[in-house]
Amino acid sequence: MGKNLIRCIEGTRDYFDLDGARFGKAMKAADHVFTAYGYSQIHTPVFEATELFARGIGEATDIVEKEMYTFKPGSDMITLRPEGTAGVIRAFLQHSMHKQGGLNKLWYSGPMFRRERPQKGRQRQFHQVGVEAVGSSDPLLDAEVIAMGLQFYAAVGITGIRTRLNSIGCSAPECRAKYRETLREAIRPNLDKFCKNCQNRFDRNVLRLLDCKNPSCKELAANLPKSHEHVCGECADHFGKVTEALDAFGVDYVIDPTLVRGLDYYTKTVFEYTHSALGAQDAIGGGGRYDGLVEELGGPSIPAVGFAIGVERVMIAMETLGACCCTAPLMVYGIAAGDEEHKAMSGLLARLRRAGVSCDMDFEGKSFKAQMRTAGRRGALIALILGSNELETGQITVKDMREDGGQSTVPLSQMQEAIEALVTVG
RNA sequence: GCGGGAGUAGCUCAGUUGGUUAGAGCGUCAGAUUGUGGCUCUGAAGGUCGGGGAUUCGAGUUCCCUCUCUCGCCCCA
Repeated sequence: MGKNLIRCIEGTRDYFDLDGARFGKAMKAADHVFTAYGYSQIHTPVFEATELFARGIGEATDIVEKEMYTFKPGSDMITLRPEGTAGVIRAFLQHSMHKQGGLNKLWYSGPMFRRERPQKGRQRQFHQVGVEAVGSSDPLLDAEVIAMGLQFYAAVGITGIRTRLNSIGCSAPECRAKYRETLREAIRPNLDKFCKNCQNRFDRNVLRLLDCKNPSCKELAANLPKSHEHVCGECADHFGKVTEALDAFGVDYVIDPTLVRGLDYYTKTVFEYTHSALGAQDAIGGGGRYDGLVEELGGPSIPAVGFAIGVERVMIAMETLGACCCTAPLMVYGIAAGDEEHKAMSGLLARLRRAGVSCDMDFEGKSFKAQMRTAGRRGALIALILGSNELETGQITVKDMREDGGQSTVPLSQMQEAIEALVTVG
């Protein structure tokens, strides 16, 4: 450590052992759950034209203003994706997916990059699994997406997720724009009572005053007009249908008028999943409807809903809940008494592996005893012992490594049966 | 970008008011009868005390700088 070793970049991490297993479990759960809802997988590039994010996420957002990794290797401006939705929609349009059929359900996973100060649950390279359902404005779809996210958390063993829900309206003049005005009017008399930050945001982005974490601002915000009660008739109707569907699904949620979210593209439904294990950043996933994004990126007007889940935050919750998985156990460890046996053993293991039995052996020239010890430490269910006795008579010793297991020496032709007998019984 | 805390063996940490060859537990490796693990015992390896500079006869210990980690602010996953 004292040497001039090269370390990973600030805010990035290596995952191995239990972390590797947790990460893998999250990926498997995503595949399993999202597939069950009819989503297919999409992988888009990690970098895209800078303009895509500027237009998609919004020029005035923190992400675009100060958190993007942007490069100019040649004449093009490219940036490492800070979120997944923009890239998916870009791909959707580039391949004219909307012309091939109605609703497209896509899910993705992969690294995202944001140049923020690292802290608990926040890194500069982090991972998300996310879904985008493009091509329907059905409120039932919003509800399905929300329920699916909860099913994902359940699949990785996370309990205690809190779902917050709100509607922030649409781009119609009598909807969000009008709500903004009523909000400003309600705030104006008391503006000096809000924190500095909020006063600055009053003109630029009033909605942000709603989710300020400053306690006194929070108190003031509680009495302000609520967005889901001031959106236009269509949005109000949509929101009502979403909550109705969630109730029918038996989904537990809270309507939170202060839920705003930081990306510009959201319309109507917004939601966030939070968990108490996470510390200051308690959002473990979030999403909403974005009916204007496809058009904003140069396509036709196509509605969509989606969410993104932070894999690292999922891993933190898994760890604190003890929902972690153990690494898969090794079934067989091969122990060889000498050079000839060592060679023969590698052939035997190759056969077993083709039959789907996980096995390993020593490659460091360890003593017989040390090989036994390794077999025990590795948690192998069975030790296969091959010494000169066995080699001469064409046999193999199969030893049950569990507490009071025995061992038996059988002809090589019966090795597999002997192993299977122990594994299936156990 | 701005604050608080921390950096001593692979891991978790001790290290007294600055004083000889920097310690423990766990882990690793090797032994304890010839080919049998887990328990026990014995031994070994492994640290320019994050890096650089300053003060001092002498610094893991004091001071400054820097890097990184960590927790917050901001914002988000």
